[in-house]
Amino acid sequence: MPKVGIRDVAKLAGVSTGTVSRVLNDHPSVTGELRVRVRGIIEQLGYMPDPSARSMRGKVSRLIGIVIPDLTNPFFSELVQSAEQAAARHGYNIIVMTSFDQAAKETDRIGQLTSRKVDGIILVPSNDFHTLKPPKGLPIVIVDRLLPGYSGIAADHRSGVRLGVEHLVKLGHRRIGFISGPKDSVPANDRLKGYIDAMELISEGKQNAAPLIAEAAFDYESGRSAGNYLLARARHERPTAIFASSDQQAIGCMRAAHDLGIPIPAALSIVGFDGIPLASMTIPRLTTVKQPIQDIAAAAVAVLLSKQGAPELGKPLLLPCAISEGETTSSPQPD
Amino acid sequence: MPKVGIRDVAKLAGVSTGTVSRVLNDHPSVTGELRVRVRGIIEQLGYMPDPSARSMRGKVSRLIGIVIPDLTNPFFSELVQSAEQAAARHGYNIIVMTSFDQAAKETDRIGQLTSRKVDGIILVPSNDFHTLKPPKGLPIVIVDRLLPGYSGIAADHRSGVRLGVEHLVKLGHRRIGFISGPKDSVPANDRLKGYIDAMELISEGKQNAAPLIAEAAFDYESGRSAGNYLLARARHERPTAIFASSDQQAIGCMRAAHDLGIPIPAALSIVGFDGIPLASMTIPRLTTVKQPIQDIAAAAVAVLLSKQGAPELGKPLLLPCAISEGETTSSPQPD
DNA sequence: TTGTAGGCGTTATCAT
DNA sequence: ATGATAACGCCTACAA
Repeated sequence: MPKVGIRDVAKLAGVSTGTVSRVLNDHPSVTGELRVRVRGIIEQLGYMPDPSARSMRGKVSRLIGIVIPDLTNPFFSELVQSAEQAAARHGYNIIVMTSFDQAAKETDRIGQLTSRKVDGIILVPSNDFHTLKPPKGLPIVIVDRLLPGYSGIAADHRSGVRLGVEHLVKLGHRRIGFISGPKDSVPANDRLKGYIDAMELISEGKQNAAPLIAEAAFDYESGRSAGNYLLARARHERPTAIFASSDQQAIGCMRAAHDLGIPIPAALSIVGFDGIPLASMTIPRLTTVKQPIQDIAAAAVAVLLSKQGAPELGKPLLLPCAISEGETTSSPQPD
Repeated sequence: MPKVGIRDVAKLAGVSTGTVSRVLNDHPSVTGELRVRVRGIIEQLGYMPDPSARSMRGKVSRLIGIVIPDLTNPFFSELVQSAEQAAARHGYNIIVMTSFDQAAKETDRIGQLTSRKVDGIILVPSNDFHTLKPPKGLPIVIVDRLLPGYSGIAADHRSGVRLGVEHLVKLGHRRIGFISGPKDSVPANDRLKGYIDAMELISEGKQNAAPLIAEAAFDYESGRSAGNYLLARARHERPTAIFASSDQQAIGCMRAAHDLGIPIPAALSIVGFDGIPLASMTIPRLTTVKQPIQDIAAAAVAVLLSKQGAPELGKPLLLPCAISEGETTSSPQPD
């Protein structure tokens, strides 16, 4: 069974290969009737254009490259999965590559993708120090870890956190603790700003709302010790609610509270950030601020395919987070 | 800056494009000195062969497709990541696709990969009922969820579980409970067999070793109720150790024990299965049987690139699991 | 609107 | 051992 090519379609349809090609590419100048007939033949023969030949002749490969630091990170794997879906909707496929947070690998990967003639690259830059050398003429969009000088798309961490803290405020909380991320991390600082924003809003209302901040890494264990720190004080000074900068921190903090005999949410409300799958598996289920990963991925793909204008250089596209209500939040007990 | 092609290299080196091509492909019939010189020019010009042109002319695309049910499953994302690394070592790249456990999507994805001229496909079949239509002439290797009639590679669940149970036996445990997976799952049954294997070994030693089995889904919550079921009996009848068929079950079971006031590992040892990252984040860290994901991925890639013979049809390649010792196991307390 | 033909960058075949 | 050249499958001027 010799592979069916564009010529076979043309022959069977009694037209030229050019016409078939034009039908394939939705070129406007093909008669309606003819177009339908050719489509029929294509279907009937099960013809599929050869992507290699296409990308050699034309400019497009219908391939998008995505380079991330670590696929085992749930955030990134969901990002890749969402990108794959979004790309598939446009007839594109995805090549994934992992940089393991090494700038050298990252550069190499980008080179490979360039020579593969991908139509665009979605990049989550490594944390390594590096100067990103932009492949000329190849659209690239930076995601999550924004870089100055590039089109960027990310969650709006700052207002996301504000959203979460305000949720606690609405429930009646005033002494709200905050577990921050590492202070050299850009997203961590954005999240901190969101907390401060929200707390300032309360203080203007003349309520007692001194910030109560513990700095920590994003992981579980750090969240646990930060939680211990925030909760190790007399009951009427202790926060009635804690906002954690990551779900892992939040879960660690739940553990700390549990070990201290503080019931959740009766005596302590907790809100996390990220919306990882694990958040809905804790007992009780964690209330968290969910990052719009699917939206981020879809926007990135849309930008690359020019379905959507790229964000301006200095002004990244920030997508809104949303609260996912679990069972770790309630109104505070009276003092 | 017009892109540098094979012709530019040839011109500068004063040879024909044919010769350059032969150098690129390590064709034996090129003089040593010439080969070196051409290599130099290639380096100097930063020439990179165009993969599209290559795959159009030749038979290979240096592309491998991988189709999995769900990338947010940690097992699969690690699998993909490992495959990417293994492929990169051979100069190959990976196209990922998600089937969402739908046979129709799976078929479609395989079709796309075929027309992309990938050199091989790694497939974790969907659980949907389906007849896999093998793309003729395109190497395909089934991973994890073995399918009759195809070359398959997976972890050796059965002896992996036996390993874990025997570990408990060596510590002195005899009343060892088992949380099984869903009974219509092939891997679940393999794991159950491993448990029975190990328990039969003990009974021959004339010890009390009646099997103590709870059936459950693979998830956290199911593990918790299965744990409750196994532990809801008088102390001298209660198992001193429990082997869970998944880490998620194991973690659920830890929770159940904790809620019942049974200290781990003092009064109860627990062993999980899978080796997901979360396993090392629990308190205490979970002892688990780790699947050799990297080995599986590497073997799959090697088979596709014919670096390694494909496993025979009826006889899948089973790779050994290994114990990852955490802090949830110890010798049992005297009754 | 449709057909014709050249060429994309590479590899393989056939000469030399 | 090396050089010249056709062919891979498709798209797109250009011609009709």
